[in-house]
Amino acid sequence: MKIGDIARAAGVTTSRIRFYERRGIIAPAARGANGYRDYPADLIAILRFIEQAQGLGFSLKEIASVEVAGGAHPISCDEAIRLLSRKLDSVAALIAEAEGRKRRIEALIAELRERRQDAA
Amino acid sequence: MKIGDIARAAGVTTSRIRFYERRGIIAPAARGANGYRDYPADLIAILRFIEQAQGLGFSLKEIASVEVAGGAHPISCDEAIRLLSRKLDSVAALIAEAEGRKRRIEALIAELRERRQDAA
DNA sequence: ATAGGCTTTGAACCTAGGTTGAAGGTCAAG
DNA sequence: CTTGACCTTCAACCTAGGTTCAAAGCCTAT
Repeated sequence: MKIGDIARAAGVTTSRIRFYERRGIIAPAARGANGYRDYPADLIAILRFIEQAQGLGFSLKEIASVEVAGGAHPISCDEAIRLLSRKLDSVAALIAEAEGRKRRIEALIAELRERRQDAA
Repeated sequence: MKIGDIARAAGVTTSRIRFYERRGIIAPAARGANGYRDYPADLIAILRFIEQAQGLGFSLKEIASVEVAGGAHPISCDEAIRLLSRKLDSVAALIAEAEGRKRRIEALIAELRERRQDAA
């Protein structure tokens, strides 16, 4: 499949696919006689996987390391659980931090409301 | 006060102060005969305010707009409440999104654990 | 044969919030 | 008068994840 076909099928831009290839997130494509990239249809699923992983909070660097590991031998179930657990921790930390901010903002608003009451 | 004095007092780098000036987050400094920046001590409090606001999740752009408004007439209590409320909403949205990610990750982990059980 | 739609490459641009470095001017102490 | 600690400017660099552009080549239909 040509890059445009893959892009349409996966719902991503062609420039993004080339970008992924440059960055080593996906394997370099085979080339036709005219120099055009020629991708296996499997790439569509891989691109969807990347989007999913991004949606869970994985960076392209993290995704790339899994993909590279997948090149030699696919990632084990245990390994996947380990990666997901670590990400779970970092997401939990993010939530905790955001909740701290939320509480501080709420406290400030309450304080300002009171001050407004005092002035009235 | 010279830029280094301000920087030490506020706990920021001098390059950061110059950067803020370039970006219009703080007012351009008066200059001494030698060309050195000469800041009023008030800047220390302003720099601390900026750090606080950043800690609450405000971007420099947002902070700048408040500061600019503060140049003409200081921000009103009502206005502050309005800005904080909007930020509260966006922080709440961030938390909701992160919690969604957290749940999806947890679901995936559970699924993988089960699959591992089946294999055993 | 030519128009339009695809592809190629490389390089520059974008946001955010700075940091780092080079090349030079200034000031106070010893 | 020299050393060291300041200060000045401008410009480039950094992460992250791409997008956009320019100049060129290729392919298919009319």
